[in-house]
Amino acid sequence: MSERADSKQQQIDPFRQVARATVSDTIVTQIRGLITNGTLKPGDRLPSERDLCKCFGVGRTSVREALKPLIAMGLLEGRVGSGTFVAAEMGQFQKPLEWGLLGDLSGQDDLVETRHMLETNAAYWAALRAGPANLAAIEATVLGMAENLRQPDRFQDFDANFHFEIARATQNKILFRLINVIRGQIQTWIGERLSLSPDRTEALAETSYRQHQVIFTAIKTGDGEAARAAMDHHIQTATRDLQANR
Amino acid sequence: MSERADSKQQQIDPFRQVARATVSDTIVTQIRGLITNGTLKPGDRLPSERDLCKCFGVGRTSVREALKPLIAMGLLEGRVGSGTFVAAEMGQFQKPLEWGLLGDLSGQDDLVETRHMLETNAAYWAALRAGPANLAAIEATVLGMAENLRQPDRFQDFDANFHFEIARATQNKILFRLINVIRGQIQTWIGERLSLSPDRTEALAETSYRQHQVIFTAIKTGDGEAARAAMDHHIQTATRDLQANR
DNA sequence: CATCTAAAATTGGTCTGACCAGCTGGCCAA
DNA sequence: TTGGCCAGCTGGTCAGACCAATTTTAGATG
Repeated sequence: MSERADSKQQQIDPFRQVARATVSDTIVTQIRGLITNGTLKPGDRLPSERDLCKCFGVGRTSVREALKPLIAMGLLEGRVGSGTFVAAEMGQFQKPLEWGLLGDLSGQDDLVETRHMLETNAAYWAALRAGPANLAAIEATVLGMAENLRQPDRFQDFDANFHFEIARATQNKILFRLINVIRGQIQTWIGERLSLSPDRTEALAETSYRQHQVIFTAIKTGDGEAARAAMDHHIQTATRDLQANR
Repeated sequence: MSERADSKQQQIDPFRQVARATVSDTIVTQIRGLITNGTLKPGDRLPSERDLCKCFGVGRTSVREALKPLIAMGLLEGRVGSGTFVAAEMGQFQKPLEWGLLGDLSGQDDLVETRHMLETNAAYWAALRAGPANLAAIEATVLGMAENLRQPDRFQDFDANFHFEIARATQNKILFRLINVIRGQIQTWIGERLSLSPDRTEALAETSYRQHQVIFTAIKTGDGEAARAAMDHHIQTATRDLQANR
């Protein structure tokens, strides 16, 4: 920590050290700002690198070195021959979060445990804060599940959206993002497991649907603790089912 | 969501789409591997960019474009005239996590709420899983606090380490990283508040210290629920004190 | 010989210009 | 209308050069 302090130890004297922001970092900040403040919306195409050079008045190297991290962060997406595009909002920061949270991680025990913690709390907060729009969105996913009990793929989509909408209903952006990234990671795993035993899938869907209903009711009622308990039960069941398959 | 499905809609047919790995991405993966598998340890210096070019047999552009994201992720640190170094472990992925979790976020309500959730659960798991080494580390921070009740700076260091060690004791890497990044973000805020009213600081330290003791005792006893409750109380108190200052 | 200083070598950051491979869109022939 | 072709654009890569900060070396100084 000392060397860290040293590097931060800038001149406080009248002759303050100029914050030597590198050119590319400056551009990163600018573009990132344009994205977060909505000037650039998901799907939008950025000017070509060569045009950006003229805009910013810098070399192409700097532009490219600015785009690279943004691409790595999942904010942008480069397509050869076509251009650079703003990534879908859902994917933004997904990659760095995955890197940061999962990085080298091998097992999914931590993942399951963290998910459990996040989702139960999310259910709690959603029950306390969900607005009419949130409730409608959640209910829609529940209905969607009911109509697709025999179509695992579609059912799973609605299942995922159910948790997605609950996370959104918490009105807590951090929680929202966390749940999404962790769920995204678990999703692939779920897909694998389910495809292994398609016969059991229907029974699982039945159970899952009923549990989702309970959760939704609790949230609609505004009963935080009930929602938390219902979600707890649901996640535990789901996890057990999945782990039983391995 | 539809456009997302479209973009993902890759050929499942026998004519699967080739994953065109770019040169720089390959290098990113390699270097990242060297870091995570321990070949490159924090503080280590990488070969100069020009040397890496020869090693990988690619142009300097590619090397630099590979290093850029790693630097942005906080895995590496570039120092002009000196070289590129592997960042301290604590800082790794810190930046992308901050970006991803906090990004544009303005207020800290979400932050406080998320922290509360994470820390209470961390206390719970720590109580169930802390090994002798963990307990010793936690106890050391408690003792450190006791000896520095009048030195806010040092006290705060031990305070931070207390929570740090608890997070580590959960044995859950994801939880560990999450707590660190969120705490790091809150830390600056804590610093500001405390410096505003140095007079009250001592009284706060007194209270804080006692609460930490209670938490530690619960963890040592292995009483998860007690640890959770104690942490809950502590965080709520601390948050209230801080918010009262604004 | 120890010490301070100035030059030389090294390093990351930036610029330029060039080439490649993939995509786009329009044109033309079948 | 269909299919193929070609020109032009785009991101990806490379090479060589220069800059500014830093480290190292060599020299001058005491």
